Amino acid sequence: MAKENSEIPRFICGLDATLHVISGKWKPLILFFLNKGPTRYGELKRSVRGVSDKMLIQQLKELESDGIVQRTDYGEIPLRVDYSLTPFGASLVRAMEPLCGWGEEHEEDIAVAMDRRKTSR
Amino acid sequence: MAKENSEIPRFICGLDATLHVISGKWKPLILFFLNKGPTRYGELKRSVRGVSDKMLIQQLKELESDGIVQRTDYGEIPLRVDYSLTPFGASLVRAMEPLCGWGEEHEEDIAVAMDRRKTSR
DNA sequence: ACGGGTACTTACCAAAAGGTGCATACTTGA
DNA sequence: TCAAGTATGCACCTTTTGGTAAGTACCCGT
Repeated sequence: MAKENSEIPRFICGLDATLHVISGKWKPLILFFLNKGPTRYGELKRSVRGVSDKMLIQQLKELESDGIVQRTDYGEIPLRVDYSLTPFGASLVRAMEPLCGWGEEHEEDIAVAMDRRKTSR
Repeated sequence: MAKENSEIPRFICGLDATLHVISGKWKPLILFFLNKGPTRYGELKRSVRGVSDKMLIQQLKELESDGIVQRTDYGEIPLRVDYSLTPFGASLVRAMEPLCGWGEEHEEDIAVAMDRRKTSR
């Protein structure tokens, strides 16, 4: 339903709205790797270096709930579950692509900046 | 200096590198508003709804340290300080633009998804 | 009977991030 | 003398986010 006149907008801007979807230490990386195609849980965990089971599962659940990611359970033993992007999720990942490019292009500068942060503390 | 052969890469991918620069609840929004041109501190605080002085200053300092933002002190009383994007920062904000567009386009879906999250807790 | 594998759960804890409240510096005007 | 304005500092606190460790379900092979 449309917002009432006096209602505070729930997002500051479009960027704010997007950030609500992708906020979480691991979500952008999860999406980045899922962009390569449907992925087993274990394979995804190996790709997203450093993530714990607890957080991987939690953030996958949120992404699934948000309609960004789709979970496919093959009903086998041992368990085999694939995660993949929905079309909605794929559109989000396309919007994230320039960030990947920017990071690749400036990786050295960013590394230097991160070192500076450590030094100044 | 170049990474040694056995060194773990410090970023998982280009996206990871970028995220290190813009991580922080308020940074993306700070950058978004600075994209409109040099901005007084107080004006920036009013634009970024909800931020505290402590965090605004802290995240501006990090962005300045990272070479993303430039601080200009006019040496006047009352204090007048402008913050603006460096060329490096402007290139980052250009890479973020699709996220703004995506969020604007899907704002209703995102609002629904945020409500779903609340409900399921 | 037990261990293997995969995917996932849960209670508790730790760390990080963010916020509050009060303070500061400085000049000017009342 | 005090309050005003802007921008910023800081100690302490709260909240959020993330991690650890141990556990679960299920079938199969040893």
